[in-house]
Amino acid sequence: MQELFPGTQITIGPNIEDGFFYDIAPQTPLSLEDLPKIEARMREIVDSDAALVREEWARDAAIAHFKSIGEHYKAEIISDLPEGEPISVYRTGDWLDLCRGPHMPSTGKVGKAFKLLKLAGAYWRGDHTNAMLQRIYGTAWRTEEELAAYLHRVEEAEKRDHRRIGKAMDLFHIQEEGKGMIFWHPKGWTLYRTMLAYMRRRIEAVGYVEVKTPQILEQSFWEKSGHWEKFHDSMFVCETDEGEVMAVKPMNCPCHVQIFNHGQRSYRDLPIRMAEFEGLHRCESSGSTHGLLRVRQMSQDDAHIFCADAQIVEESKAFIELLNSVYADFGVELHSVKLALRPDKRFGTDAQWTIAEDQLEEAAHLAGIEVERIANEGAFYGPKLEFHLRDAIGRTWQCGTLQLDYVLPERLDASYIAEDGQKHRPVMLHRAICGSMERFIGVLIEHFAGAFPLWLAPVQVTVATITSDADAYARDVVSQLRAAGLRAEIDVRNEKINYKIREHSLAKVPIIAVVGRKEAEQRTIALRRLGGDAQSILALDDACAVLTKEALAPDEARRAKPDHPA
RNA sequence: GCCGCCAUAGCUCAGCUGGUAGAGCACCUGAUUUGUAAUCAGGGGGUCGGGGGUUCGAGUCCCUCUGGCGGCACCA
Repeated sequence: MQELFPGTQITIGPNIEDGFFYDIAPQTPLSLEDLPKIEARMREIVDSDAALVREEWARDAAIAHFKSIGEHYKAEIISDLPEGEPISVYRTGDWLDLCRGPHMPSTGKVGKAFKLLKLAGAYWRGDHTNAMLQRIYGTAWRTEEELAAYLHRVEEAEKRDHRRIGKAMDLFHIQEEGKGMIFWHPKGWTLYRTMLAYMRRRIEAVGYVEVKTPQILEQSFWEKSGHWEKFHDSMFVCETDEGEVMAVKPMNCPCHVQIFNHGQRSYRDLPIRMAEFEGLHRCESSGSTHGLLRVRQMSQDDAHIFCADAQIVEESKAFIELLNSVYADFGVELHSVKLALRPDKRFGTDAQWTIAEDQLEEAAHLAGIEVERIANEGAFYGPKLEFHLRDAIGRTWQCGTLQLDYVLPERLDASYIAEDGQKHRPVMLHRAICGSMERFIGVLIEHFAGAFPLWLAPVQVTVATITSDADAYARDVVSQLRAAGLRAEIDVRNEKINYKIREHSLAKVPIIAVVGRKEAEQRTIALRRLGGDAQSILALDDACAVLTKEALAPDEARRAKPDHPA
């Protein structure tokens, strides 16, 4: 780098999953065209098989050396190394690099199965108040074959991108005037509604109640809740002609406290599990929106559990079990669970935070879940358990969440009358399983690559005719399938059956029902399932019964079995 | 918000060093009535993301705005 682009400072360059990156500070910004030049020079260095020699330097000498050659970032790293830490410097020819090591004995050992992939910006030490460096991402493998296989994997994963599939399957779109705002098309909205219906059944079955609260409330309301102070940047604010300043709700929690506070609550009422699926708006920064996975307008499968201290662990455990069951029904696998600890910007006392963090961890343990503690990531009102899922290219996204909150009930003066006849504060558990429905659907689209299981598929059956002689019968078939509760469509276009099969297969319709003269005469249909080329011929009535049963959501299927109550 | 890249027909994309837009699919029309992953022929369709500039001339060069992509920061 420093030979090709004199004056470039180098900073850190760790290995990451499937490769590495290097953060550098060039004199003039690099562009994509520079990567091949760098790669070519890398290959020369590998060919030269130069020795990499470890040396230990004294702290002052190392700092002085790197400062003298203009490597201020390296000097800063050394200054911040703890006292007593050995300072290792690797020598390659007359080039010196600060690195903890270990290194291979010589550059030839690296091999040539590597590729520089992309340029990105990255703040020095991850702090946006620092200078922005340029980050070069690359991948490296033992053999050319492994490299090719990796590149192929990435290419395949990109085909599962929910934005690409969403367009191809006509599920949704986003347009310039509504950055981060989803226009759900009929098929996408069908999927959405199907998932909402499922979530409603699951929570109603375990004692939740559902409410609906206002979208826009006055500034004073958000001041009371604390959102105006801690969350103002992310709220959409508007003003009426009469001068009232209003903000669109970014969360339901303060609204739910209003319902809780309406009238007097008894300990006998607790826990109250209050759910809401209304839309939320968050003014996310311009660089952060991302298809369905990070939006500015969404709905959450949101609920707040108001309970007494003694109920926290039990409620938390029950929630985690529900979440596991829901994820299993959707066929997705948890990537990781994180316990996000107190952030700098927070309300509440340290004592409250400590109790809250410990309780969440205990509940996770009881539910048999390993958590990874991450500092400084909690919500301003409480710590949270974050349930992360992976997208097609391996990025992880927080979907489910469980947050323990002592702060909001206090700020908004929520109380109940306990056994002792005194007012007590309830605790709030903020919880969501899908998180944002938009995000969860995005993850699901990538997970299934658009080929949804029957119960989720926006179109479950397409009835395709072979000749126009079968049109009338095909209409009967569709009516009957629809009457049986199936999402069926008809294709009577003047096209060959091959054409129709191909098109509906590419559209990921799980079942194609082919009808020709024979079927019309015998009142049968020939079913062809996505991914197979076998067909089964069934009487129309039988087919309706079979498919209806097959299309049950997992929870409905469990309930339908007499010996297995849901 | 920051760094790099990108924006051409409904979709996917081509258009070399500036000479005034092209393919496939889709759509429409006609023919074909078809048995399990693309029937044939014809036709319509683009102020080349917006604005400004350089030039005799800009899809192509420059500036700027908007949006997208990959990261970083942020993420209740």
